[in-house]
Amino acid sequence: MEMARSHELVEGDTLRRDFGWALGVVFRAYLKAANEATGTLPGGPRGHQVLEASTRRPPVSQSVIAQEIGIDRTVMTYLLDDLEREGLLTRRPDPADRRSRQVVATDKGVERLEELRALILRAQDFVLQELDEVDRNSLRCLMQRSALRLDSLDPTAPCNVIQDIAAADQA
Amino acid sequence: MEMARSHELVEGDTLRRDFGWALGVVFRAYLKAANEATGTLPGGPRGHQVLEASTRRPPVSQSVIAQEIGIDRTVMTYLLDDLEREGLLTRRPDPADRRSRQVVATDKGVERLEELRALILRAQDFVLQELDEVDRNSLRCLMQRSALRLDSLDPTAPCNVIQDIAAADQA
DNA sequence: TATTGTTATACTCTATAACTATA
DNA sequence: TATAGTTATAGAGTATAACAATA
Repeated sequence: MEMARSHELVEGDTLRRDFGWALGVVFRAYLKAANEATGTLPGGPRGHQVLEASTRRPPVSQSVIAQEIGIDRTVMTYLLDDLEREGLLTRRPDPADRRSRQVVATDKGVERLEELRALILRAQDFVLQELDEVDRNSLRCLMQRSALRLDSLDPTAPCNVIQDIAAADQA
Repeated sequence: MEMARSHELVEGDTLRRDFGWALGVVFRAYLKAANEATGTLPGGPRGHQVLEASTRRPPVSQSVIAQEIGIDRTVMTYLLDDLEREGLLTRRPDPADRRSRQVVATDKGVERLEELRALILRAQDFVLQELDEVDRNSLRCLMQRSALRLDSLDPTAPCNVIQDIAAADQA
């Protein structure tokens, strides 16, 4: 029989004061809950995000979606194959650039997405169960603002964590 | 030449309104920045979290740390081997239970941890660069409260995302 | 020459199972 | 019988490189 961990911090508990730790715990809990929520959907939570992206107007390309949800374009190929096989979306050539293919949800895909959203919201409530409605909205808003900023950065650029330290030491 | 993504949401941009999407973006950005910050440390950000845990008093066991940072105990073995080989921590038998081993940071490990913390804070600043100091503290606090709650739950239990829906539909 | 999407391959990471020693 | 830690193996997931079509 193991003792349950306390919700409270104890003196010297530096791990659980770390933001990176909290982020990891919340992220893994979301993955677990969202995996339950998405059930048999190809790609699970990742498939849900692709479906969300495939309803955007004007339509976006495979590589844009891949970059936005943080996967490689080679992985996107297989994921779209699976979702297309289920009839949830289609790939169609971009009239403006024939190398590119636009990802568009089918009617069936939109229907499935409606159902998924209700379940995904449940998963989010599970993750944020500690917070009341006001705090949940604050957290969602702050996370979204942070994410939108990060999403707009050059994905190939380094974060300059080391460089900043060196510069700060010189000053 | 590709157009940079806007920080602003557009009509129908349902993906970037999703909390799961924001969580993923922030988490991946943290991993990227923390990887830069931890440099040659075995295990990278994960190694940092083990070091944080290995300063706790009273000392904790390998399996407790593994559960807390979300990795398998079999992975923990290799990670501790690497950190111990660098002289950053030691494993010693728990006098109260000779099956268990306590993980304790060495003086060298504590020193290294001090340096790491400054760099890790830079990584966190990178991730939260969009927010001012007040909002950063709000976000950190809300995330920590959520994480402490989730950390106290039974890790083998399901999230009951589906069950809750069925119950709600009946009501 | 650079980019999109595809495919095949190689690699890394993770999960599973088996084993020892303790409880 | 159950648990902590270790080890070896298998599987899943990911990254790399090469290719065809297009810009």
